[in-house]
Amino acid sequence: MPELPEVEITRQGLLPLVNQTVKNVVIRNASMRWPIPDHLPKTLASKKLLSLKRRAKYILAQFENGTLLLHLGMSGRISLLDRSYPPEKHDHFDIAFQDKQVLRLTDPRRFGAVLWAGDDPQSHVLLRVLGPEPLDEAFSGQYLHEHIRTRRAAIKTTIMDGHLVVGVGNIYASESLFRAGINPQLPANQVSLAKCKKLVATIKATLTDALNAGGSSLRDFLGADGNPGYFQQEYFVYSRTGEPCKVCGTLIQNIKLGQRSTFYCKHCQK
DNA sequence: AACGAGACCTGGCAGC
DNA sequence: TGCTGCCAGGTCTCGT
Repeated sequence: MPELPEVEITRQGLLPLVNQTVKNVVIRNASMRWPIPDHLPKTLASKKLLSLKRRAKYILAQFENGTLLLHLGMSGRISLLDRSYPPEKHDHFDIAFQDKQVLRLTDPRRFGAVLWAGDDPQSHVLLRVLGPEPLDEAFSGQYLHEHIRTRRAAIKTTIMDGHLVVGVGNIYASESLFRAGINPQLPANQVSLAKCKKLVATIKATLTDALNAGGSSLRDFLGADGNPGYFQQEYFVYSRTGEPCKVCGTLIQNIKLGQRSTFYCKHCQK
């Protein structure tokens, strides 16, 4: 599920936990992308959750004595449940709070992560190398143009590089490039400043649209059977191979770039 | 510095 | 019904 909007929606859904105190932590399967630290039950016991922030696709849960990093990988989900709700097969990690609510991490593929970052999480090795947030002013057409001058790889692959800009996943990369009228295969260093400005604007608009659509389905998303309503939203190109372009009717193409499925309209995107 | 391939996993689905 | 192969929203690591 998780691209940036899903992660942000998840974070917002967890906000009721802020200012609550941990009762206990359960690690059912520590084998995630990196092992879940086995000291967490001891470290977090009786600690208050002070804030929930986000950086890229990481959720930063700040406690009195340090910050927990949560990442959902490809298939992860975090639910807010009553403590009495029984864990299922892929429920690997719980933080139970004193008011009977549980933060529960579910992740069939276990590409996600639960990491302890201590103080100053922004300097954590995984976070300090990240590019700007896509919705920040720092991510501008000028910025993009300047930083892709030396990049010969396809523009689609390049905008998915978290060192350049974070939060542009496989769905929204294809969608943003369609909206900008840019062929995803175009070498990044051939994208003009004008096109970079256009692309930055469409990335921001695409992510903002998804956020707005997701916000309205927040309750369902975090429910026990969570399935975000907006996931059924109509995409322009993603997953529409062989279907007509919604603008010109040309059939949508599916190609591989950087081993990832890429969707585009060869008439609208030059 | 930058690139592409491989790696980590499980589940769902199409086709036989 | 069962098997096989392929696909999936992420991103780090490694060899070139």
